[in-house]
Amino acid sequence: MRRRLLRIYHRLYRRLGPQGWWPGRSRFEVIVGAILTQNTNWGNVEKAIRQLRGARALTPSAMSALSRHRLATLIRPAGTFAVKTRRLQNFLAFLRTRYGGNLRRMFRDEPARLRDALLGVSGIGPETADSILLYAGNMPVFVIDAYTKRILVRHRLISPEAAYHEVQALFMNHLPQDTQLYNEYHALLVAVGKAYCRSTPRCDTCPLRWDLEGHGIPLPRR
DNA sequence: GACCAGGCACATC
DNA sequence: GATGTGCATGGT
Repeated sequence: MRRRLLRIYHRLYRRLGPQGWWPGRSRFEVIVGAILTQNTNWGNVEKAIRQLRGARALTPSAMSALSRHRLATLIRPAGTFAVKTRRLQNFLAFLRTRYGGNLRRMFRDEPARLRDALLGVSGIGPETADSILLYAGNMPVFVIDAYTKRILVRHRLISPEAAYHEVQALFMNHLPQDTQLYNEYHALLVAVGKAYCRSTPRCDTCPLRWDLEGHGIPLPRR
């Protein structure tokens, strides 16, 4: 499995090159982006982030000083803005009470402890928590998203019913604990998903060259 | 005008 | 515990 996962990775990397994730100028901006991108096109998130930057609101203290209405107005282009305003403020309150508002202190915490803590924040689920750990905290945690899962299902590496932690374990149990590898691998999977996985069941131009009829690996038995 | 996007919480059964 | 639904904008 390790060889297979690494082969997929190298194939993607050769074809698509380094993805430069996460596109953000600071750790806080990465965290904000991780919350804003929930079920949302990245282009819309960029608009919201630009507005936040224009308002000089891209630090925990500056954002904390904004009224709910003001914050909502700034992030509006990212969609579901009422929900996301609450989620951002939930995170800020969490950062303040648990780590004195200090991101450096937060990331000094153990990855597993921090993950549990983040999952306790309303609005931060597994993918958002892991994105924060990996892309803002440089911690070796593999992020699973809809593209990743879809691609693995197509390759018959997991069953369609596999839970988040099972998909994550597939990567983390078979690959070295390497932050840079996890960073690039997930970004490449999203890139290939966006570019090649629209709606067709097979895609001959895909760098992965999957073939549902051909060389599929049997689904794991449940 | 439908459909989708780098999810998540909550209601209901 | 599984399944369904609201959230809301902007691009295709």
